Amino acid sequence: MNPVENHTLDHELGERLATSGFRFTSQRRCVYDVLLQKRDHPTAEEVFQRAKRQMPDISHATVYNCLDALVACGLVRQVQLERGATRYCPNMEEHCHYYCDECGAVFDVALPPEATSMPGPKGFKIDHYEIAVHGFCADCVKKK
Amino acid sequence: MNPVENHTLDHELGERLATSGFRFTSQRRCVYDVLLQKRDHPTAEEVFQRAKRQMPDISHATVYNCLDALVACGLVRQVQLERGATRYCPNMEEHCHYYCDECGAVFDVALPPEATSMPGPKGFKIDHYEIAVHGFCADCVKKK
DNA sequence: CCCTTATTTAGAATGATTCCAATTATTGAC
DNA sequence: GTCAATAATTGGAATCATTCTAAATAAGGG
Repeated sequence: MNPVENHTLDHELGERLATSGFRFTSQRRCVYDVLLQKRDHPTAEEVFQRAKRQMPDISHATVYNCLDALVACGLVRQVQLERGATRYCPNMEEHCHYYCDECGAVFDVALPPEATSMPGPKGFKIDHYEIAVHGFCADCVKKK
Repeated sequence: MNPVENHTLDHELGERLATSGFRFTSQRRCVYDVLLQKRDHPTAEEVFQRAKRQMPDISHATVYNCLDALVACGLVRQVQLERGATRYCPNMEEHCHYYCDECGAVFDVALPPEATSMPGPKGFKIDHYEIAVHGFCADCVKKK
């Protein structure tokens, strides 16, 4: 990533954080960078491990704090796919997750707009959809 | 519930367990009963508390074992709505969960068949869908 | 009724997340 | 730029959720 892009990203990240009442910190930039660099839906622990490579003193609690801030300001989504650790996803476009119950692989698939148009409980104010499709990926189907 | 219904349910539960290679036990019946009695998407801990009222010696590990067996034989669904404890749902019809991020209430809503018809990754074998709609329930909208 | 083997049990162990109190860093006002 | 106010970070302890373990018990087929 070149310096100009970097600077632009920092600026946008700062704005997003600020409008939700959060401060811009180097840790939050680092955590957001980690998520953008490898979009494989890492757990908080995995984010922590990767962030430590760039920022050796970052702590566990800070990673959770940063992830929560990024979720709260709409830059990152929390993804719950199985019992156990939550995963994080910086793709904010409408999409669903195909999840391989065998190997744990996750595939983002764009959502057709009509997929999210069911009538809900009366008065319910929708914030967002979380659509997970469970099954077996092509590789794991072959192996059986 | 009258004895005849009870007996029928036991029989069906036994068959379902057997066809997946599980044995019928009083603990599994108890856990399944608990889920059927109050369909509020309890966590494993809540199931444990309720099951203990009917079966004081049932253990934590057994509740997890029973829930896993019921999920494996297709009588119960696991539902992941937020960071933290997994919830359990005995409604096996195609439906999605409207989840109030404020108060934690969960509403089952039947799915129109066209909602689950998106093209997925090549070769992916779909097992089932988990659709969660996050937002605020009518009550919580009013309170603000 | 006996045998085999799955299941249950209590408690320890692990994993994921949150809490805490002290320190540090960011931001806005001057 | 300096200062004060306060949000964020830190490391570690604490808590919550789940899994593991080894011994005791119970199902189900023959």
